Amino acid sequence: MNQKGKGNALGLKTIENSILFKDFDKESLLLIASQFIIEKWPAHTCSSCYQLRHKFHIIISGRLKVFKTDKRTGREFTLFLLRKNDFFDVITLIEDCSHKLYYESLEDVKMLSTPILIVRRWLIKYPILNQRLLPYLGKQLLNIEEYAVNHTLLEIPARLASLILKNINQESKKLEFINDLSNEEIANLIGSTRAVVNRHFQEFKHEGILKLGRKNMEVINLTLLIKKATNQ
Amino acid sequence: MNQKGKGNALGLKTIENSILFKDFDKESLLLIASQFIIEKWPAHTCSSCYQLRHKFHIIISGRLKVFKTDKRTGREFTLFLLRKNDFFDVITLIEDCSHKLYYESLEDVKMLSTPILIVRRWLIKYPILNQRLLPYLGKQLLNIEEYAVNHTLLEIPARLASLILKNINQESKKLEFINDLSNEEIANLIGSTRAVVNRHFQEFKHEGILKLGRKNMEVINLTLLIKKATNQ
DNA sequence: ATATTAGTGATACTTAAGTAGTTTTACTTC
DNA sequence: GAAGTAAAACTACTTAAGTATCACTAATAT
Repeated sequence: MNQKGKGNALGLKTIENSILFKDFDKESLLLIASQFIIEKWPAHTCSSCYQLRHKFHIIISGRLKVFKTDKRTGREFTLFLLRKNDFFDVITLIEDCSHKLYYESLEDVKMLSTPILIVRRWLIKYPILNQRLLPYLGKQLLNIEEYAVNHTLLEIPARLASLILKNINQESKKLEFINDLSNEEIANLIGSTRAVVNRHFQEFKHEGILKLGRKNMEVINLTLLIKKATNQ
Repeated sequence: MNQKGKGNALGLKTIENSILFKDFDKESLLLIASQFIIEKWPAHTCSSCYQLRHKFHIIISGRLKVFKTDKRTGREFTLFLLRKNDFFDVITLIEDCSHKLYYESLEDVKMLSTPILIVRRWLIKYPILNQRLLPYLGKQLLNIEEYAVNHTLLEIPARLASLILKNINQESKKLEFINDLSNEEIANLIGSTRAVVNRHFQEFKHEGILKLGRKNMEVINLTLLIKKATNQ
């Protein structure tokens, strides 16, 4: 699962592009990159936060689901879908807290990893890192906040429509990033169940809003979709 | 509503005790305190984020509700209940984002306030402030995250029980901070409605878990309450 | 070519939450 | 002490979400 040495070119490129280390001088970048190793998770690798507690990761490629589960009902709830250039877990970096999360790769995922302790040392050595972390954490906060609000004030069709809208590429107007997920994974993203999500997808289809395929979705009528998201 | 000058002793004390400025040297503390003015909000003062966009506040006393509303249904959703030493809004401090929130004082609230621009300058002048903000933001993230997860995986009785448990003083074992809220405000805290909350409160009462009064609650059976919170 | 599996589509049923409305209680004010 | 008011308690009803189950189909493996 782990790899060292030859991945350094890729590692350096990722470090350079990370919002954390952007604009660092070449020397520091090389030093930082040398402390990371490349980790490869095959599709559907699952890991708990306990196993990862002492490690910090930056994703190079592939999607990583961050989720919680309810043992009693077996239901799953996806908090974040991490992608290229995202890092985790920031919370454990800041303080030792119990953050009972699970991680699962949706496809083959490549990432950089280094011990948390090393990153903590960098936070002292390079104070600007604290400043760089703030907007990232702020965005996460807004994301979760939006989720909580939607969940409280909107019904499933509106939440479903909002999720789709959020993943439409501004230029191409095409749905991406979540368009190839199963109904089950979509349900986890909005905090519902597969059957319910499918029920509303059928409705969307009959209303001419979506075109549905196997692990594939396309938006046909954007105007109607926006109406759905805002309850007409 | 605003006051200057004579509040400086109180202001300085608040600044000293804030996790932001703790351990700053006397001179800096005085300088910082001098930039704040004391603001008093009578009970039930309501304010939108637009009015407060350019100001940063530290609460001295009283509770302040931070909430969102759904114009369509009129339902309200409380994100945070701020108290002494809390500050707001941190997000607008970090970046200019649309954070459509409302604020309402539950009782008379006293707070310090200063323009956001001044705090932004401090963030540059005192880099340690960035480091101090991180754990605060992290805690907020965990709070909202817990809310979102509870909302997805738990039913109302369990959410209600969790809310109560969270506000039991570890030493005195007494319910505090939310014990004097109306059913309506409790409902806003767990993302439900007054009638539903009351229904479950009656159940709790009949099961001997709670003693209910007018704007007053007491926990009678803690063991049963914990069972409720975890679905037996 | 056949078996297996994962994902989707569809039906019927249960239930908790939301909604509306009324009654009762307790506190406040005059 | 009476009147007025706001919170709480209660009742009846509606509905969306969850659950269970089965049938169907495309993709993959044997």
